[in-house]
Amino acid sequence: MATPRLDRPFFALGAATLARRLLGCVLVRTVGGRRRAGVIVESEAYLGVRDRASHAFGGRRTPRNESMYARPGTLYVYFTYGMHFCCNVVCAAEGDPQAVLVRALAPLDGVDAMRRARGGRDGVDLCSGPARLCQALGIDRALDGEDLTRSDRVHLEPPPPGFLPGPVGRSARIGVGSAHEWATRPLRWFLRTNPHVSRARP
DNA sequence: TTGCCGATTACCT
DNA sequence: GGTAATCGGCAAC
Repeated sequence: MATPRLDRPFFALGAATLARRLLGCVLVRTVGGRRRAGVIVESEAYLGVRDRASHAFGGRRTPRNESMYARPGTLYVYFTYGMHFCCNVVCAAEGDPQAVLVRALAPLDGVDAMRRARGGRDGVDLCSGPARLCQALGIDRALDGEDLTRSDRVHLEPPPPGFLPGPVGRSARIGVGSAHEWATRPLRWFLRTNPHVSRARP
């Protein structure tokens, strides 16, 4: 029986809708035949050309953010602060650069490998933050542009059977700066009772 | 070509 | 709570 995975139509949604629907889904990275996976417990929507906080604001298109313009279901990985990677799920329609930032995971499979990748850190320090989860899963520039619906290196799966998400919280996005109205819009979603969410609920 | 600062994290006081 | 680490994109000179 084939591994279930989220397919193209699932990703052909606006970023706000997809950000909410990705909560509880499982991000899976396969490294050397071994599976590392975690349940998405926190996400943020970036609405594309009209969103001042988006890398694609105003239609900006460069080699860095080219993946945002690809088909829905593409992985967009960017490098920031000179040392960190963050990963996004591209959505909406091809050419409309909307994406969902994956901000935190509850570790599920391959925890030992994640611990090693994170320099021995464990528990809530393993995957609670966009750069932390990329380090734990081994996601970097080499996976930018990967097709999540076909890749044998990274994909997404529906929530595990029996998974109980609990109440969903919403807030402003984190780290986007406060100079404009887009900074205060509630485009972050998280599972309220999950300890792996990246910071205290505002 | 220079300079500023970022969708962050870890470590210090 | 404050800030250094460390690179690349982009606006301004």
